[in-house]
Amino acid sequence: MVTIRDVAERANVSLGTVSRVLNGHPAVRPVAREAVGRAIAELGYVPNPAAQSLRRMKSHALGLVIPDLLSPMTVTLTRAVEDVAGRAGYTVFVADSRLDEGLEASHIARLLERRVDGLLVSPVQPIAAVERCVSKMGRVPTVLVQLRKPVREFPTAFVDEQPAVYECAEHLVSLGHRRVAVLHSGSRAGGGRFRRDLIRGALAERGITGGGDLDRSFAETGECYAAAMAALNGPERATAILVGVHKFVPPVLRAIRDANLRIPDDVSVVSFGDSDWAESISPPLNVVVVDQAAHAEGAMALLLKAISGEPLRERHFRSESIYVRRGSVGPAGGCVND
Amino acid sequence: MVTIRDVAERANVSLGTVSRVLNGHPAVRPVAREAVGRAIAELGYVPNPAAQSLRRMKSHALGLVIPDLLSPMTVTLTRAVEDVAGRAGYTVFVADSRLDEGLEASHIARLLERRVDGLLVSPVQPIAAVERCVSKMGRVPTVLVQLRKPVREFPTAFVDEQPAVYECAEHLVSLGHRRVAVLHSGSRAGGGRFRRDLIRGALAERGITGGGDLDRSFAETGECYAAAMAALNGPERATAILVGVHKFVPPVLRAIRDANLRIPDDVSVVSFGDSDWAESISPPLNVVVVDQAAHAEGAMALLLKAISGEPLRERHFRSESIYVRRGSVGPAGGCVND
DNA sequence: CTGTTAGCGCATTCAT
DNA sequence: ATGAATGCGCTAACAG
Repeated sequence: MVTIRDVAERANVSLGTVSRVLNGHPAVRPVAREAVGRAIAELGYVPNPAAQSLRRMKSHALGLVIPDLLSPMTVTLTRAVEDVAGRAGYTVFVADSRLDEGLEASHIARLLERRVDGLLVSPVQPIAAVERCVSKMGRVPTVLVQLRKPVREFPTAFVDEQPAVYECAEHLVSLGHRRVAVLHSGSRAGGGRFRRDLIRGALAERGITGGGDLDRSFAETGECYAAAMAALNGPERATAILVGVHKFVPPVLRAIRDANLRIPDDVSVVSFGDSDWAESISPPLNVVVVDQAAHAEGAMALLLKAISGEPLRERHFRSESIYVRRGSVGPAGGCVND
Repeated sequence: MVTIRDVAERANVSLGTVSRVLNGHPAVRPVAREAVGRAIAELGYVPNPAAQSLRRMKSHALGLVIPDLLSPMTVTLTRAVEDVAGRAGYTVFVADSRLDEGLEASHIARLLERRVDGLLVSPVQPIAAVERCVSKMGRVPTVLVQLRKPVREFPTAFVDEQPAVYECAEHLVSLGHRRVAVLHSGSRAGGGRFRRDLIRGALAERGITGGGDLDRSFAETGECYAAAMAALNGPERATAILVGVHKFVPPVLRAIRDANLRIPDDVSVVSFGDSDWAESISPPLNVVVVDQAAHAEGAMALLLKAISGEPLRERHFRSESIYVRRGSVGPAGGCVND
């Protein structure tokens, strides 16, 4: 292993000088700087990050805790975070909680032990629980992402879905839909009850009462399939289904297929979140989406500022989602029960 | 920050003793061991990984370089790797090359600079290029994964697709398919030409010559759509399409839709790789898949052994893929050109 | 069995 | 502008 010391000898300078050029310290004679540069190149010297971390008391690593790597939106977010972090000289540990609160907690603990300089969490647990995890070892700078609204305890990047949801509700109502099912996540990730309430509110303002049997939460694929089936059967079946978590669209499609129904003739479908699949199947799905890259950049800006110790002028970063019309929403006419 | 020294004082033992209990050294009096344990708990001591790394000259981190996080198979692999690695006391840096050779190279370089103890690479670059990257800084233990066949330069985990491909070919031929299009990745990841040749071989043994216009490679969504369109048009259009990369199934579906064709009446489809979507759309897709978790475990076993310095008795780990029949393959009768 | 000691590679302070 | 010296937190070798 070639160390800073080897470089120093090769360049006929002291160890301190090498360190200085490495860290861009101005007070170094150009001649020396150049000699060091040459020595580094010739020896193929690479700084030892463990030694740097130990000395600087900084790991130059960040932690990103996301709810589910199988969600394409999450992947987009992850990539954007890595890009921004990389440009700022950080590497990032990605931890996938798989929608499991306990796993999320243990991931946060592990990242804290690894002494990450900052944490980005898209929480599955209640905020208070996240707070407890993060505080366990003296509160590292932390930003919560993918929330639906800002919270008091942390700086956050949140997505305001109200405009998109209102537009979507308007669209459905104008096409005659009266019985709209809302299938939402049982976990906090993906909006959960908050998102359901937002949708219900938008619908209610347009005279659609609902909820009750039509609203169902679920935690995994099988439950989601059952929930969709339930909404699709019975005397007063739904004419439209809003799926609150993109990865659970497939079981909903399966339920519709198994119920011998067709999109959008018999039932309309809107997904929260998007993917190539949603855009490519027949018919392509209407979706409510947010620009995850912009979201990630906003969050990273907050985090980097927090790490640098600057007080945050704006504690929260707001994005807005949009409603994209494709081919999965049609008139409610197909339903004979109306 | 509470250090080993604080623990030592609190437990009235020396620094060395604390270190010993921490590392499970046997020669420690039970009384001392217990006192140290108590002190650790009371102080909430957590070892500093940077200091450990520096001293041990081991980072206890692994690097996993994968071609595309948007592929569900890759995510499954990633999760399995993290599980096994975690149990062995390693954390893993996941780097997504996004099917880009240059990005893969720079990721490998970054991981090497981070001084990972081992590397798992699902290569997009030619093997020789990977070899060059990895050798740049004195060859860290490296295992190549998701290959189609073992290579000389590295220990590998590979997937033998021959049995599944032969079964699939048999299925298609028995249903009267004569014009089969093979859409494969232009990059090495996902099989590329190797997979195409395997398929062509299987088909040829059953008397189906082909290739030529019917075989097309692509690097991104738009190209794949065009390739599918081309196969679907013309006087002698394909009656079956094999899609070599799962994430590129959506554009193929779009092309089929845009060509006003139906699956499986007009055209049969088989995908390499699987997902909830493939299983849930109408009709559900036939697929060729491999158990990624088992694959990952095999690869990790090789890597951990290599890291420990043991000579590898078996340098390669073999998995076998299977052909899953669902609803996307039917008789070739729908094609009037036959 | 346990205390003491010597670095691991580097950034930084203090002289010069 | 630069060399020398110090110590970050920890492990391992050595001497008791």
